[in-house]
Amino acid sequence: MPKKYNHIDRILVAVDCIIFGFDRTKLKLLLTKRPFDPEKGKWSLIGGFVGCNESLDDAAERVLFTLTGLKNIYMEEVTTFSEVKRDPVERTISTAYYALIKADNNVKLLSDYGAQWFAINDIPSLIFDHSKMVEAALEKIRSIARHRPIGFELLPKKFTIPQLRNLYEGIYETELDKRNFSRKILAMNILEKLEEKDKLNSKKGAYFYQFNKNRYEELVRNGLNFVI
Amino acid sequence: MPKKYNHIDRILVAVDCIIFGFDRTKLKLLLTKRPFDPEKGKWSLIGGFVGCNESLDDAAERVLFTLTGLKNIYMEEVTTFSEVKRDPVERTISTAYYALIKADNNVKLLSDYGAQWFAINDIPSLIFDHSKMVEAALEKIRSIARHRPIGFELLPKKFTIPQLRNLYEGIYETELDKRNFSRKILAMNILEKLEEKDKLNSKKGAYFYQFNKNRYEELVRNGLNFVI
DNA sequence: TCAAAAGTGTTGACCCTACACCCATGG
DNA sequence: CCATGGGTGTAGGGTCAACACTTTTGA
Repeated sequence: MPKKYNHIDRILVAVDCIIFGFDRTKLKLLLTKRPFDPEKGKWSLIGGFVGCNESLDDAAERVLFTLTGLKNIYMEEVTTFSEVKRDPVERTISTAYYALIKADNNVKLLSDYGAQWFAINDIPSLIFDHSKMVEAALEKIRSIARHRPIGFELLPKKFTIPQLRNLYEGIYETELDKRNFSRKILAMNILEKLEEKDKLNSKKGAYFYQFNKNRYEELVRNGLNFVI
Repeated sequence: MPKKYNHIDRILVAVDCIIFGFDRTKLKLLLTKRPFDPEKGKWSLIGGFVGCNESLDDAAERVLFTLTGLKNIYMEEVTTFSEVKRDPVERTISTAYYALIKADNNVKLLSDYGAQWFAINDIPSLIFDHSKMVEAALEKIRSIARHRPIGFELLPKKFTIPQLRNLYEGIYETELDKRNFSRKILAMNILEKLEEKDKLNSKKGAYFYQFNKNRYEELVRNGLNFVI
């Protein structure tokens, strides 16, 4: 496309990814060591610049893929950070995206970029305004997880009710009554009970369930209000 | 600041403002006629490019001020639109902001920029992806207005309960039971009843109230959950 | 005196919370 | 046989929705 808007500033545009994962009982965050100056070696979100021929969504997916090798991951925009001096090198605006990745995908992450998982209540100090981004992303998923079934994105396809409860307890850093929780979630009729049991976490074993997305969408059309 | 990130695309960055106002019973939107080609004369949100020395918030406030002459207006980011071809002239990303302005400020708007108010259920077709922006902004204020007292931003300082109810009815395009509504809002203890009555809209007259923001914030700290 | 909007209370249904015991199994 | 986590039911309180009549007053 030819340039036609004249005498107007053009600006560096970036995305940064807040990558959440869930490990048994804790919500975790994937951080990397910044590979170049300034602040080389400091903990940082993974990010990248947006090219002329990609949207922000495209760029976020590309950045996530570069670190994790994963595609088709649940990602959503959080907000854009645009303070003039947020990046000391050059004026850059950056849009934060959060990503939810399943525990059973975590395979070969830790090798590259010095990436490491941190529990959300134990996050080191981060470069630039990345701590603010993490705060904003946490606030966003906490707000959204109450009203939309995004929690399932953080679990393997087959999960147990206690696992799901642990997840929500991890997200909200609180405890939930197990009877009330399972009644509530099962009453929505969006989980399918499987024959199989998970015998890893208990001797009795807990039944596996899976999320029925089509069912959920149909129920939403009929006025279902997902609330945890 | 010196440029130090090399070989990276720099991009035009803009903001567009979705300006909401409330007129008796309807939620309205302020649109302008685009003053230059392409699409000159078509209905459009008011927008502007972001300069090197201002944040997106700064730019949005500047743009709003240019059209309305108003400052210190309630504005919030909606989301960023970044499809590669969304602006046919040159690749531009644009962050949408919504603004809530009080009816009694509307004075000298209509003179400039061919600006005109439209009821939200009667919006003409807009240039580029501006209709999507309006949709996203509406969704956002509907979602937020349930949990945060932003409605007051759209009303004069002194307002009556029936006016407030009309506002929420306008936002959600629905009808609300007046007994349940006033019980609910008054129970929160965030409104102060004034001596004065509004005699314009009825013969009996309705008492004016005003929003006590300090009170609200104190109650929130003590766990108040604002819900309409 | 009448039209038009303001204001006010009660009841039943439902939902949410709190709470404790038995079950199945591996070791 | 025992320790561990999984699974289930009920009762009481609170909240929400539905509903209709009286009041005020300007014209």
